[in-house]
Amino acid sequence: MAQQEDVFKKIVSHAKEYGFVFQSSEIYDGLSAVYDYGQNGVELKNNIKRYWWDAMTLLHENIVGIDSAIFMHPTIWKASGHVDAFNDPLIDNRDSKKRYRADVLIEDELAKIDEKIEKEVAKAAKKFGDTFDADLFRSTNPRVLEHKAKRDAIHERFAKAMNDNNLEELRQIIIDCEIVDPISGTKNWTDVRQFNLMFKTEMGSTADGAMTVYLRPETAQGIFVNYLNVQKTGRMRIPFGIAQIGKAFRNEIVARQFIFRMREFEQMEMQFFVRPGEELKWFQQWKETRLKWHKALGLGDEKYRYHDHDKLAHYANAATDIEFQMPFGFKEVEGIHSRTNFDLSQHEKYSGKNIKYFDPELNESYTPYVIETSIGVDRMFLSVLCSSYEEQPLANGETRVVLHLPPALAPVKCAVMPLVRKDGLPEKAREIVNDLKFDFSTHYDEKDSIGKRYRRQDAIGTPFCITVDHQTLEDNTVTLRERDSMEQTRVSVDDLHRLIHDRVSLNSLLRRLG
RNA sequence: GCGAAAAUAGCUCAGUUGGUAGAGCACAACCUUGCCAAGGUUGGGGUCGCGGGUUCGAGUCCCGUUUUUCGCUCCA
Repeated sequence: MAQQEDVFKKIVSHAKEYGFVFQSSEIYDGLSAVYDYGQNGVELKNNIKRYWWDAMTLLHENIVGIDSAIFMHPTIWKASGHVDAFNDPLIDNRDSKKRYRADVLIEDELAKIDEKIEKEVAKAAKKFGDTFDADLFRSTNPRVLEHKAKRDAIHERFAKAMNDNNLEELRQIIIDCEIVDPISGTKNWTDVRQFNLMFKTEMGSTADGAMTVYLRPETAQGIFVNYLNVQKTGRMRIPFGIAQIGKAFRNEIVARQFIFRMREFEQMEMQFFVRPGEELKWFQQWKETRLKWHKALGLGDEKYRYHDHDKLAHYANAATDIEFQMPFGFKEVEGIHSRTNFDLSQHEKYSGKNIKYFDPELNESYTPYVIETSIGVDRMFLSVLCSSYEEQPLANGETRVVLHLPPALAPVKCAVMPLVRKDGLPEKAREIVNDLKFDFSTHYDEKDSIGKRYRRQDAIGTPFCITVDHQTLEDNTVTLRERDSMEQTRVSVDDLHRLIHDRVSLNSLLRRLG
């Protein structure tokens, strides 16, 4: 494990050194858990997005894309449950270093008092036998009444504090109730703090007319609120899907592990609308389809596994993650959720609009069920980077650092280099670049020895290097060097386009998906 | 957010009890160079993360702060 983390450190350094990922605002000491993509990173990321987008929209005639705004009506987040679920009052115990939800601690305490009351009742029932009147006992027994009074008093304070969002009062209740940490057994509590996981800003330039809006914590809702627009204008019939790629924002309490968990991140989501009752069949199908998409990249089938959820979110009736083996363990890259009709029903309720789908085959209206596939672009990027990175020992005793990126995803497809910088070789190499550049991202490099130039391309994962030598001037052939095997073949300049295209095009990848 | 550790050139790091900021690689120019990180000459690049303090003097000691890593914690 320690060795694995060592490798991860090297990958992070490599990502910076070769222009893949930089920390945000680095010259101002950086901004926590925010990263920028560099000149090579943006190309790799764009290629990943293109692979996903084409796999969704080109290969499925019943899936179309949209691009919804990051700002949305704030009520959307009420309807989705994010306003409530993303606002927890938390408190830490200084001795055990554990964190708890303050409201849960108090609720547990209330439950404990209820238990005490029930114990009294049970004890009395045993004592008095058949003649025992539980209700009478509850309303008259002094010990029970004492418990009840205490319980009601706490409950009243608690309800008021929650309603007023009074964090000091919540802490005071915890202290007054003498609630102890179940692990350390102490009452050494910090202040109660509110953790708001949604970023807020204001829309409207005058203070009094401003409306609080949120930066979306997920892209899915932009699809749900538009599903009927797309269905009607695109004449879509269920089952159909809507795909979207876009930024989402979460004010994570702890954001770590490089680009694995960031505060600003990018999602690729597809919401698939199906008939009620057919959702689990489609869930199963998308589970398989999505894994196939991952495996087609050739990063290694053994690096993937499903992780089925036992504990489901409030909206889901089935959920699984596709996990990828990162240097720091198997981690979620994609989530596939059967979201039922929860979101659409909520939007119907909160908006007051009828957003039911009319099914012409069944001749009836219903709220569709939804299967969601949601993949983190940045996590996908990280999984590709980590599994491609290799420090490869060579026959001559040296080591080369090479990124075995899937050729279709590589930021640079080929590099053209004159063997020496004289005798007209640079000019000939430029000619070749000027032909290839219209179809492939092509580098030209004449600096340093040829070996060093190969290494530079290996480090950013360029699949092909084309070397121009004196023979090129005579018979118009070059050497084509392949990244992974380092093998060179002599080919005609006229064949370059075809040879490279066969290996680096997205098309070749998509065809594996059928 | 708590605890621990770290931060010196683009990268990897050295820097002695506190006494003039260094190396290798990388980068730029020129020369040399026929296929896997070759050699030579020259050059650019650092207020040692940031802000205070102690001191005649701080990269080094103290305090605060920011960022990163690890462990907890959280994770729709």
